[in-house]
Amino acid sequence: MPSGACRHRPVPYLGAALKKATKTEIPRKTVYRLSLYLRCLQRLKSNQITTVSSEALARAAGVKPTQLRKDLTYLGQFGTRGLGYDVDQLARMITAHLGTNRLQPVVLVGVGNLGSALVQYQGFGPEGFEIVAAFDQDPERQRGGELRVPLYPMSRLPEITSRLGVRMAILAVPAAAAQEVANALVGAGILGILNFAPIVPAVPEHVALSNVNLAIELENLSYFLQD
Amino acid sequence: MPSGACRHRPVPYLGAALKKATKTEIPRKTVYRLSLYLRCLQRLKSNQITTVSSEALARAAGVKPTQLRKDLTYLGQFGTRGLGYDVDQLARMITAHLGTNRLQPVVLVGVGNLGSALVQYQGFGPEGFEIVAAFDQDPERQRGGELRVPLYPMSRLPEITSRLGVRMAILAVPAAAAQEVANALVGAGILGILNFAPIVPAVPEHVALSNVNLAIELENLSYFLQD
DNA sequence: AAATGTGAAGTTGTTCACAGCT
DNA sequence: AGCTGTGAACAACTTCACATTT
Repeated sequence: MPSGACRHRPVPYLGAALKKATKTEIPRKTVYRLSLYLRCLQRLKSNQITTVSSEALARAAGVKPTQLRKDLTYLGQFGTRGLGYDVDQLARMITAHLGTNRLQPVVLVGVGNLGSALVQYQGFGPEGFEIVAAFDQDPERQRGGELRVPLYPMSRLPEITSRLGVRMAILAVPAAAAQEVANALVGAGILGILNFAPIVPAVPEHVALSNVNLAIELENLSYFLQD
Repeated sequence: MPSGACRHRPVPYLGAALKKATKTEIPRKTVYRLSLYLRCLQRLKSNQITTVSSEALARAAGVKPTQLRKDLTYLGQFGTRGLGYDVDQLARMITAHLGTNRLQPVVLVGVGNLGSALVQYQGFGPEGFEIVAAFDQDPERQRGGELRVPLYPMSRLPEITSRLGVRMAILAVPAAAAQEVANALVGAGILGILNFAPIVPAVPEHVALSNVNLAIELENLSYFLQD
């Protein structure tokens, strides 16, 4: 859900996605949860906890123990029966599979309220991502404080993303501009877009798209309230 | 997910959830997509378009036509074969089922960077939600501009939520405070929490929880980039 | 005893293929 | 002809039950 919500592009069923099927494809949802486990492991590590059971880790991540264990089998076997998992080893194993050792540079487009907050947000620095540049239609517009990163006009998008080797972008523009900006991102060679605009932009097959729509998250939540 | 993230609480399989099974339960994911369709319909309406085919609407929502049609069957039949759907009628039908006619009041806790941006964000006003109050540990802290809504200290949470009949909350505090604040929300009678903190707080069975985790969304996206 | 690992069973979600209106 | 509606087939995902290891 969001993450929410939010959701992914429709994927063809037994898609060409599995191309060569090298390392027994990890299910999509498992990949998502692995990130979650990793985050919990990091907290455990910083609390000097070295060993954890599937039950404890599952509770921290908000999933069931059997699901956690099933998820981990896609990476191999690291647990010690009767004991649990080595926190540090498991964290390294997940990191290796998710491929987030290398720090991924990200650009953000649309420096309004939400965009500014996202730039300021320290949440993903430690997780291997860094917003390295921001773009806006009107870079001169007055904003609250100092931005952490250089702010450029849209026209410089292709030049700068290619120079910095950026492959992912955060889209935080109003609905009316979203499709146009998405096109510009694709044109600049961006391969993954995290979209906060309240419409779903159309993008070509080869571009990954995740949508986070706050209104939909709330609406969805309200549906599941029990009266 | 939500894109966020984000995601939902683990639900027991053939759960007590279906209690009385009154109106042939709508699948969870369908509920989510209905919100999406609704948004697209509203755009069509504001463009004076009165009729739409499943194919066109599906493309706008980023899903496949068959899925859209299947989703709509849970609400009944409104299409005209050979023609398509009446935009206005379909929008009203979805709204009726999602139950977002009534304007839902929402509170926000944690008025930092992200929290301020969310309060300012106009995105969900038109969709039937309204942030009616904000809470923060330190309400005196200096913030960029004027907030749109009254800002209270945490201690007044129970009083104000019960007075305004608030059932949903947005949680935008740092990880370290998230569990404690979640407890306070539950104690104040909140039934649905949209969580932006980078940990998953534990909440009792009867409280609905949606998580939006920006770092996880990015990580997930990066996994699905093709190299 | 305490925990992991996993095949099999069960559940949910998606797509197909085509029947049925207009 | 064109488009919706839907049972049935298919695929993905989750949980169970229990064998297995420490």
